[in-house]
Amino acid sequence: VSSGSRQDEYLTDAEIRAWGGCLQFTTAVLRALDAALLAAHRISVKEFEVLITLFNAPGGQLRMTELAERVLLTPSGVTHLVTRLERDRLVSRSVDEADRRSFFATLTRAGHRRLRESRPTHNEVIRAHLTRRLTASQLATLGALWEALRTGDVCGTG
Amino acid sequence: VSSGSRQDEYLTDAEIRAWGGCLQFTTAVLRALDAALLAAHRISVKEFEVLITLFNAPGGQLRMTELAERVLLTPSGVTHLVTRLERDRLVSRSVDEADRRSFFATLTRAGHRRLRESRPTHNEVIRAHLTRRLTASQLATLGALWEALRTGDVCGTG
DNA sequence: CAAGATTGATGTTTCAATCTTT
DNA sequence: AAAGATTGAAACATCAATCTTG
Repeated sequence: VSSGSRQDEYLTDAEIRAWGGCLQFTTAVLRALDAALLAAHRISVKEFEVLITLFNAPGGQLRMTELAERVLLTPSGVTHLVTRLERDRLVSRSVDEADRRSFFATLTRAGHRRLRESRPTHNEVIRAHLTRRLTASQLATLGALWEALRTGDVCGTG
Repeated sequence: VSSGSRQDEYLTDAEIRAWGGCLQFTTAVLRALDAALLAAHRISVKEFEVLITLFNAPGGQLRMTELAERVLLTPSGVTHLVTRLERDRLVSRSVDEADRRSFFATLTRAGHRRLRESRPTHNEVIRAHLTRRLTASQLATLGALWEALRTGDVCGTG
């Protein structure tokens, strides 16, 4: 039971800096996004993410499961969220006639409008927290690191 | 009202890669941490964060406000969380006699034990998701980027 | 029975209002 | 009045169980 090595017990300083920084930064940005979007456009980050994800999807619509994966929610989480968005008339549901088990979430005209209005607010927060604090090269490096983490590649810092 | 420039409307690809990757990675790791800690030690990530934060504090204790800042919760959020941890006997509360408005959260003996038990699980998830997927140099670069973001410095990619 | 989605209950976090101490 | 902390209510996400279609 007590076969703990020093490596099990303690993360290295490098690991702490990498993960701790990630957690702090992400949380701070999410809070700022939420506050800004809520104050200016009565919309949460998650709601914004749904709108923009649908906007970027072909035809402005996506199956619930697909949507859930892209906005990082569980199936039931996305059901509840879409229900709220439907209540606010920003999104509508419709059956997929090809496979009646599936439902599409579709961006309404009001949803398009709300997205257009809130997008500058969203982008400004990202720029204030990320873009303006890094050089173009650093920004690219950060993006490359996420790519490396996704694929599990081990390579230069390009 | 409609003075939106292209820059306001759309993030660049580099910005999307940097922020989107950050959000996805952080969410995935938090989910994995929560699942692993809950399954093996009946403790959530947030609870783990409180325990380790107290452990790293001088005397194993911290004022509620300080704790809230470090574990990224609002004051009331930390109050509720500490209440739960106190119910589970992992943490205890005590007044700061020097300033009776303040309360200390202190790691109990059981809290120390639970932390010791769960720490390897936590570290293993971090290593699986982060350390093993990057070179030492990439890991250091990532840490340096968070540091640059904190300070607002603009400099080389270190 | 499996896949897609939903439902209701549970647990957690936040906000606004409040209480106590300085 | 301000700082530290708490309270209760509301918002949100998750889980397990369920419903429907394939």
